[in-house]
Parts: sequence; structure tokens; C-alpha cells
Amino acid sequence: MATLMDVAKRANVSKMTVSRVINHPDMVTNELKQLVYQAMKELDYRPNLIAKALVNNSTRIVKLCILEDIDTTEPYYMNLMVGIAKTLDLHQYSLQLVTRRNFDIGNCDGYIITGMRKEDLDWIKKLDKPLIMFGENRYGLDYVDTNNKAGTYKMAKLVLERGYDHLVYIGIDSKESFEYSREAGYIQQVQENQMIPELYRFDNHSHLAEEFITEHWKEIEPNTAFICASDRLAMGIERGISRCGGSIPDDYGVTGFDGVFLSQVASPKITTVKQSIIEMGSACGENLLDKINSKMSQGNLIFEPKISIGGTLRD
Amino acid sequence: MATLMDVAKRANVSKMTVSRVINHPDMVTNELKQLVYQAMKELDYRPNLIAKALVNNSTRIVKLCILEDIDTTEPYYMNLMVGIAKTLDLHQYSLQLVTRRNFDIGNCDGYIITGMRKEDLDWIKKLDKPLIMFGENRYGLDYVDTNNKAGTYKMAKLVLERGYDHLVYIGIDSKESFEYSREAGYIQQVQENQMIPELYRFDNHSHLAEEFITEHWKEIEPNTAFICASDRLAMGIERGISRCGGSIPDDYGVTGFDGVFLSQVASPKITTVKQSIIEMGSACGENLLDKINSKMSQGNLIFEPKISIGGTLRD
DNA sequence: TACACAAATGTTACCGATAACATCTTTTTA
DNA sequence: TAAAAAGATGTTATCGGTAACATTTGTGTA
Repeated sequence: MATLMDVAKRANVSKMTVSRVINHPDMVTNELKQLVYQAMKELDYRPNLIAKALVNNSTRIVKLCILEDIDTTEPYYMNLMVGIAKTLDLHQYSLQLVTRRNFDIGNCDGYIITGMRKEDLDWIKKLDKPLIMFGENRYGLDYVDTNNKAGTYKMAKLVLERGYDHLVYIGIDSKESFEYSREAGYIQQVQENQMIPELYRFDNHSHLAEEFITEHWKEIEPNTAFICASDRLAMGIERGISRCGGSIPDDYGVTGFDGVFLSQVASPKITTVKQSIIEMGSACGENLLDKINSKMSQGNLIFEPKISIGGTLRD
Repeated sequence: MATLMDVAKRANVSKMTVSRVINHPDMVTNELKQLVYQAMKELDYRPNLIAKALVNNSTRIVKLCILEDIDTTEPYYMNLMVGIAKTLDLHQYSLQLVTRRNFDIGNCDGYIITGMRKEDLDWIKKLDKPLIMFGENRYGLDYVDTNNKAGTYKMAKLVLERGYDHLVYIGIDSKESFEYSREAGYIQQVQENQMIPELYRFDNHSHLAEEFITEHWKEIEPNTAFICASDRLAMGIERGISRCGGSIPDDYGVTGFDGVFLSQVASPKITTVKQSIIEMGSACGENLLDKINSKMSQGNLIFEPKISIGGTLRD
């Protein structure tokens, strides 16, 4: 691998001139610049990032802390990582994955954190490097997220337009901020239409939603739609209705939230609030790198979700 | 952040002594070692990995090349990454994710590659750093994988024991090595029982398997079991049978392969050949790091799969 | 023409670690 | 007991870059 020195010798200039051609090209005459470019090309020169990092006292590492249990989780995070990695690679940063099992925070230039619980706030606040949260929070930490409230608000609207006259919300039984926002979107839409909200909450497992349906099947009138806080729950609801002999989408509607994977595998495909996780991941990375290079980026980045049409709502 | 120098001053020794305490502790007297340890503790010293990397002319970066399309993929790769990342972090390496969109190979100490196609062989052979493939291959590249053949072989055996007398294999329509191996396992088991193999192949999408069932329902006799090459296909088969009014597991059996996520979400849960991807990822990382430090590890690492019992086979 | 000042390039020191060699101390051996 | 060998520690150079300062060259002005 060619070094600065090799290029310098070949171009008959000093190392600094080469370094300047790269970092401050306006301080070098065109003549020398050409020589240097030529030499760089001939030697296929690539700067040594490690050496650069050493002088800058940086690590070129970003830690991605996924604090939720990954084992049972949707491909959601995979997409997130792909998005983040894409940006980081572009700027020649690399990634370290931190999980609760694997809890090493140190030796990095910044953090992206997701799935935090309240008790994590302590150590997070102590971090002395730039950080950005993935997922809304109410602790004043900068974050990137979907506009959760708008997602369910829009979806509920769509469901009403499709003529279902009974809207039930199936939520995730958790105190996280995103859940409150999703509930709020549903509630607002329903109230604007002079209807009474009806909410149920479960752990995020399809079979719980399925059981809910089968156990309450007698009480569930046709023309009801279920607005679910996740595709997983939606899948359970869908399966429950099918099992009880209900007809989707004619008599019952179902909608999900995420649009990463499950909504596609379900049958019929779930009409869902689609988050473009890859894009959000990229933005997240971009944002963090800006902070690291103190281009003063701060505040939140909210993405408007889109509705992805499947076969669980009638036309 | 404290440096070697700081520790050295505090302990009243030279930098080299401190360095030796860390890397060649047997060359330093106990007395000095204690002093140095003390100083390190007081200053909370952590070696600067970047500086270390510079002298070793290494990057401490491993590239994970996922050459398959990730967008539509199961959480499989997420688990893989978690496994790899776990090991790498332990050894203070970090990860860069390479995809086809994002194709930067360079500046790293080694590669883990998965999802390669035949045409990738060219550039892969040219890589001048240690590499290990995730997933079996027949190009002589070292790999880590499940014992695919044993997986379907065992599964077919189990299915026979459970009394199904007609075994159909539902494969993935691809020329990859793992698929051939899975087919081979099924075929061998079936032939050992004087039965005639019956194989179908589809792209790895649940709805294709589902359609297959609904379209051929008349021809499918009760007491048939479907050995599928993936959980996705199994899910489709399962749904197709349910839709046609068939009873699982009483009249029909279904088995999958992977056990990462879908098998859990399906209903009933799929009896599947479970791969412990996280473990395999760790092993993969470990193996690569050994190669990097030229502890001469080479050859393949084959994991014996386990059968994970769901509700798609009768007792 | 000479001097001041700006622009272009080169030199040196440094980032934080380690290897190789140098020096000093202790032990072994004849 | 002196010389050689072994053991413990320190010094220097180095990895590949960049910042800060030093030097050279060129230009404008009196």
C-alpha cells in the first residue's frame, strides 16, 4: 500500500505538499497539484485512515446500541443497520454493535441508541460523545423517528373513508413514547368524527391478539376495523378473524404499523403504516456525523410515514 | 483520556515498561508491575486502539459482505450480525457492512462473506486478506454453516416416525449449495425407507407455496407431510392447507428450516430445523480473527442443527 | 533598486503505541 | 573475583498522517 511519502517521492515534492493537495488544495499551485494527482493515480494511493484518526484523536467508530432484546425481534433493526452502515461507510466510519449482553461503550466517536428504558437514562446522560436516539422519547434527547401520531391518524382516516363504522385500536402494552403517540393519533381521528375510542393493549405477540379475537368473537360486530400498533398484532388479529370465519376485508378491516417484513408475509398482505427504516437509518447516521464534526446539527428528525396498501381493507 | 505516557510518569517508569506490563508482563518485575497497575487504575487507563492499529499496520475492521438482497429478507442476518459483532467487540474489532449498493472493500483486516453468487468468485479470489464464507460453497472457500444435509435427513426421519406415509419436499429454486445439501438429506432418508422422492421447487416466497397447495389440493392425499427448505415456504404450505380446510397436524404435516423468526410467528408454530445463527456468527468471527492473527485456523466449521418442535407435526 | 509582504513549499514535532537496540544490574561460572 | 551471560529497564526510531513554524520565491511599492 502506497503512503504519502511514496507519492511525495514520486512527485518530487514533500509529504506536506501531498497532504495539502488532499486537504487544502487551494494552497497548492496547479502545476504541483497535477504532478501529485498523477503520482497518486500511478501508485493507487489511498489515505491511511488509521493514521488520520490518530492525529485527530478520533476512532472513526460509531456505536449502535440496541437495548431491546434482538432475538425475538422483527427485521426492523436489520434495516436500520443497513441504513446506518450505508452512511457511515460513505464517510469511512465503522460500526460497533452494542447490546445488553455486550455492553461496551467507550472508544468511539458517537452513539446511536435505540430501545432504551427509563433506567438507561442515567448512563446515557453521562456519555460525553455526540449521540442520537432512534425512536422518539420524552427526555429531551435528540431523536429520529416516524411521525407516529400522524401515522395512526392518517390510517384511521383511511379506514373511515373505506366505510368501516367501528374502529378498535390494538396497542402495545408498553410505556414507550411511540405507543402513546400512536394511540393519540387514533384517538384524535376518532374523536374528530364524534366516535368513542376503544383501546386494548397486549404484549407485542401475534398470538395474544389472535386469542383476543377468538375469545371475544361473539361481541365483535361486522364492519369493524382494527387499527393495530404493529404488524405483529395485526397479523394475529387477521389470523383470529380468519379462524373464526370472518371475512377480511369485506366484513372486517385490519391495519398494521411498520411495513418492514411481516406485513408482506401475511396473507392477505397487511395494509400498514410504512416506515422507511433504511432511509431513517441513513438520516440518523448523517445527523450523528454532523454532530461529530460539530456542524451544529441538533433537534429531532421526523419522517412522515406512508400508507402501504395491502389486502386487509376493502376498496 | 490517559495515555501510556501519563501512566508512565505516574508510576515513575518509562513508557516501554508500561507497554511491557500490558503485552509482555513476564518481562517486568512484580514490584514495577504493581506500581504500573496502580497507576493504570488511578488514571483509568485504556489503551488507544488506533495507535496500536497504526504500529501493527492493521485496521481492526472486519467487513461483513451481505450479497443477498436484504430488504426482503428474514431476521436471519440480524442474528448473524449480532453473533459476529459480539465476538468482534470482545476483541475490539469493529464491523463494516458491505452490500451490493454499498460496495467498498478495502481498508480492513478480513472478510466474512455471505450470499455470494457464482460471478462473485472473481473478486473474492482476488482478496488479499483472510476471509471466511458464511454458508457452504463448493469453490473451496472456507466456510461456516449448518449441516444442511443432516438437518433434512433428521427431519425426514422424525416425520416418518410420526407416521406420515407420504413425504414431499418443497425446495428453494436456486442453485446454491445449501439447497442441494438439503435436498440430498431428504432424498437419502426417503430412499433408505424404500420410498420415492417427490420434490418441487419455488422461489422463496410463502405465497408461491400457498398457491401450489390450493391449486393441487385435490391431488394431495391425507397423511402427507411437507419437508420445506425454509420457514417461509413452510408458512405458505401451512396457510394453503388451512385455507383448503385440511387439518394440521392430524392429516398433514409441515416442517421448515431456519427457526429464526417466522417459525415462531406462524400458527401453529412450525416444527423446524433450527440453526443457532448467533452462535454460528460468533464462531465465524472467532475463526476469522484466528486467521487474521494467523493462528492457522482453516477449514470448515459445521454446526449440527437441532429440531425445534412446533405444532405442525402430530405426536 | 531595495525592502516589505504575501504566497508557495519544506522541516520539524507530534498523535500513542511498539520493536529493536542500548544500557545498566544481577547472577552464573570458571 | 573477574568476565560472561542473563535479566530488567530505558532510549530511539517508526507507523502515516497533520499542525505549526521555517524557509524560499515572487510580487508590489517607494
